[in-house]
Amino acid sequence: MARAATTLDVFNAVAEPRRREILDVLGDGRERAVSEVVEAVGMPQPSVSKHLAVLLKVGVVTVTRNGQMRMYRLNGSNLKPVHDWVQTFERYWSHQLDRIKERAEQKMLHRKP
Amino acid sequence: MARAATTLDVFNAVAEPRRREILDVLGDGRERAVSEVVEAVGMPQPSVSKHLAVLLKVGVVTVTRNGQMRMYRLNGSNLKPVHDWVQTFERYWSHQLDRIKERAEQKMLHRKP
DNA sequence: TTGACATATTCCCATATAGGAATATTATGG
DNA sequence: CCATAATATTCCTATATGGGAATATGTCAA
Repeated sequence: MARAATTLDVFNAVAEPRRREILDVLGDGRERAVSEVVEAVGMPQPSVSKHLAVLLKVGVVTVTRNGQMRMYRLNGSNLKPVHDWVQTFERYWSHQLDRIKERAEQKMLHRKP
Repeated sequence: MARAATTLDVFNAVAEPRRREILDVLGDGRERAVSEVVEAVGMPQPSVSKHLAVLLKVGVVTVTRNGQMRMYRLNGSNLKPVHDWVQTFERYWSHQLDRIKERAEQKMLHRKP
């Protein structure tokens, strides 16, 4: 089988650096016309439209028509699965923060039921 | 151009569900032989070896030889870039947690310098 | 050395891009 | 209705898979 489609889930969608760049532009939560995104990221308009289409399919952005413009807005909550998954490994880089919590987890793991 | 290589960066590497599954198995930080991973995820051995090779290339796991076995261990800190990026959007799903922090950020954004 | 076990690698193939260029679609103003 | 602006879509191509099967490599034990 070939590689999975980028429109399959959020993980694949945000694996593209350009799409993360677009999401960063929309990161403030304000809606933007495609032309504004094009201006911000410096990519060809068709590319931006295609990337936005992918992001739309996985639900990370929403669209609204406004005249001849289409306003895209970040739907950040759909990035939560990525956050939740990677959060599982947080103890590997935040050693100084939550020692207590980690030790509690270790205690649970090593417990004999 | 074609799609970027999965070995290019961590984002691409973890876009594969099977590889995330493998990382989940290694999530407790203990080293495992390939055969143990195979046993845990129920995938063919060659597939596991290939996926581990990808994870190794992007530095998310490390290997140690132990006799005829190769012990793989999670190197979780290399997942931090993913965490850091997605963390940017945290306010979109943790509305109930850090209202104060968010309001402070909004205040900074709307400030006239 | 030989056999058995643990892993990695190679081959082959169907598939899904992502980029560039050109074009189609849709809406607005006059 | 027509020209223009804003977006989306289509075509084409080079490329990188990921899975399955088969095989190679490496290591230990007797």
